[in-house]
Amino acid sequence: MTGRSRFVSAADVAERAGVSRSAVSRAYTPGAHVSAETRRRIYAAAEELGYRVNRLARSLHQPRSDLVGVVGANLANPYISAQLAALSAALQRRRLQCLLLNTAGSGPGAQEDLARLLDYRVRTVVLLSGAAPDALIRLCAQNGARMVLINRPAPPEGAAADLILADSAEGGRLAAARLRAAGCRNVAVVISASRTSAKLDRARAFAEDMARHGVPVTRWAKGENSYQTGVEAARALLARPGIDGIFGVTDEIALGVLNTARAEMGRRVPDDLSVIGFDDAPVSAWASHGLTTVAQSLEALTAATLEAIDCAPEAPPLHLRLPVALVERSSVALAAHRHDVIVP
Amino acid sequence: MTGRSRFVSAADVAERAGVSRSAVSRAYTPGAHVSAETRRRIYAAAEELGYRVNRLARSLHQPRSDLVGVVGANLANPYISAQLAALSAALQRRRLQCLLLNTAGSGPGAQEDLARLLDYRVRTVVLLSGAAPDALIRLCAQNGARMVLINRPAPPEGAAADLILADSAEGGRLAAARLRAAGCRNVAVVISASRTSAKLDRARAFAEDMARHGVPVTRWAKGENSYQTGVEAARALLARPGIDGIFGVTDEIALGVLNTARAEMGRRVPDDLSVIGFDDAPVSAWASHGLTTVAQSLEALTAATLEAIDCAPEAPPLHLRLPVALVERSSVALAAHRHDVIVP
DNA sequence: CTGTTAGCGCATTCAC
DNA sequence: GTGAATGCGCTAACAG
Repeated sequence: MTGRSRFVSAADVAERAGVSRSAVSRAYTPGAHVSAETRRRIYAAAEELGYRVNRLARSLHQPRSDLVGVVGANLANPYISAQLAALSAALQRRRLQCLLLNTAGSGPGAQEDLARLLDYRVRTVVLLSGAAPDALIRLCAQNGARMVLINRPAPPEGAAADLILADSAEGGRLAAARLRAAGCRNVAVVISASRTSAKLDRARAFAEDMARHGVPVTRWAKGENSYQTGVEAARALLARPGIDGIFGVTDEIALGVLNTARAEMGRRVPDDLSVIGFDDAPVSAWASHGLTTVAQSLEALTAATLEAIDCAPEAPPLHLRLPVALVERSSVALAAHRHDVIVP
Repeated sequence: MTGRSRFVSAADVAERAGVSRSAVSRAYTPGAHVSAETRRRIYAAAEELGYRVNRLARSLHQPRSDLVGVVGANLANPYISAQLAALSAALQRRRLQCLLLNTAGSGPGAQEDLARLLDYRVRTVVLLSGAAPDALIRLCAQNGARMVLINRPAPPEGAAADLILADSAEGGRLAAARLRAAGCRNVAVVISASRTSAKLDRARAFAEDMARHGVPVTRWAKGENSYQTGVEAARALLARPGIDGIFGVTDEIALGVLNTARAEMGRRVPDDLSVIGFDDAPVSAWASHGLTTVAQSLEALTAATLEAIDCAPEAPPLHLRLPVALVERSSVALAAHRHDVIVP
């Protein structure tokens, strides 16, 4: 069709419509002036040829692109996938494009893969999983891209990145208080092995709060952030009697615990064991689970992310702390009755 | 830093390293020859400045880009998210970038949003949800991009698109046979309202096979492809006794049915009611569900998609039919005993 | 092996 | 309002 290239270009359209290339360019530039007749002929020619403005070429002129890099690892995780669904839909509404990077597929070269996002001149890099090495944050700054960290640990120091954090400490305390109210006297917290991120904060706040009230806490920290980790934790922790409450730092983990406790370890939940999670993933509300959990609002998270994305490149970093709330369902005992404890 | 632009360019690096721009370009081009010393100085300068090759500009020269457009609507759906996770990881391994489009966020302008993917000169458009209007398929062809349809209806005719289909008919028959083996004599199939896609084929094959064996089938086709649709179907279908087997054309739907049957409608599954799904989403294997289902292999699906992506633009369209297999779990009764039926 | 030149597709001056 | 010329950042074909 075009002769010289696979793609149809503005020159092709110009020739077809009998106008100059500049006219074509103007016809697709919002602020430009073209006569109605010229525009009509250009659009007609474009339609026939299947012409589309090449945004790759266009972006060479613009100070920043419409590309937003989104980085995740556990894309099949119920909460992460809900996050991604909400974020990508919101980006779509703003006419921003989402360049998705799944670091689970990148092996040891993850750092390099992350950097490669910048090759596409993304205006922002949003991190849903993993950590942000300061080298990468510096790279972003040098290339005029903002970096948004969602429930990630704060960067080393001085490194400028937007921070969006659900209130992990408050969430950990809420979970602890709720289990105590249920009369639990010997609890466990299940974390994955990941040493980064908000998950540690949730666990720490939980443990501290329990310690302050004299309740012993067993820590289980192996595996990745997955359902399977919850399964294995439950098998180990419930092998013998004792534990009467478990906090999974993630709904997915907590659901692994919950299901294994019931199906394999012969526990009645919440009668013998109370289980509580963190996230409020859609699946936690299903009748098969009824997981009591600490909710972080997806809407608030998405709105905050968009706010960060809208920031000018040189604007000072944003630090947003999002509130959390306890969602009561049926995986935690209603009140203390098995131990004759007075709820504070 | 650079003076003229936000981004650091090859010219900046060249100046800093005391070489020409071409040398910089060559240092980053796989097949090119640069002396070790020159390369070292260039890399050093690039490191200091935070230089990265601008792939947007680079792609102006290349016949096709490294961008693959991936289109989905229900990104939070358990199976779709698993699909996306597998696909994006695989793309990552191939050094291909994933441009994600969530059509759920685009409202009525979905068609235009889809077309906008081509503005980025994606080499391939992969459709996970929704339909492919022939106008769009034509547009792809005109722009040298292939279109890959996964479990989508075949395009009108002559329109060239790669088709990757799990064997819906076989799956529907497997589900029917399994329910009959369980002794079901009055069954229902739950479809969403979507008139497109493989879901209809699954339901049709199921219904035909049942009809052939004289088993009446109730059709329930409202709502979208979601858990909630399964919930509402179960409420309606199980309001009075009669139905003893339900086929959900999607695991998510089937799980809505399963959970509602148990928790709200007082049915014991599989004793009073057998439930079977389609997909084999990870969550279906959880102990809380134990959903018997028709599995389409994620690995096979991903491999097939990559095969299509690897095709040259002018290669003839691919038509791949992927086998399905029944995965036995605990949501379907073991054998016919309630009705004294001989299993064929 | 290196630097110079041209051109990718586009937006944006500048004349007319 | 329109067309010709320039430059965005890069690669490739050219000469040295």
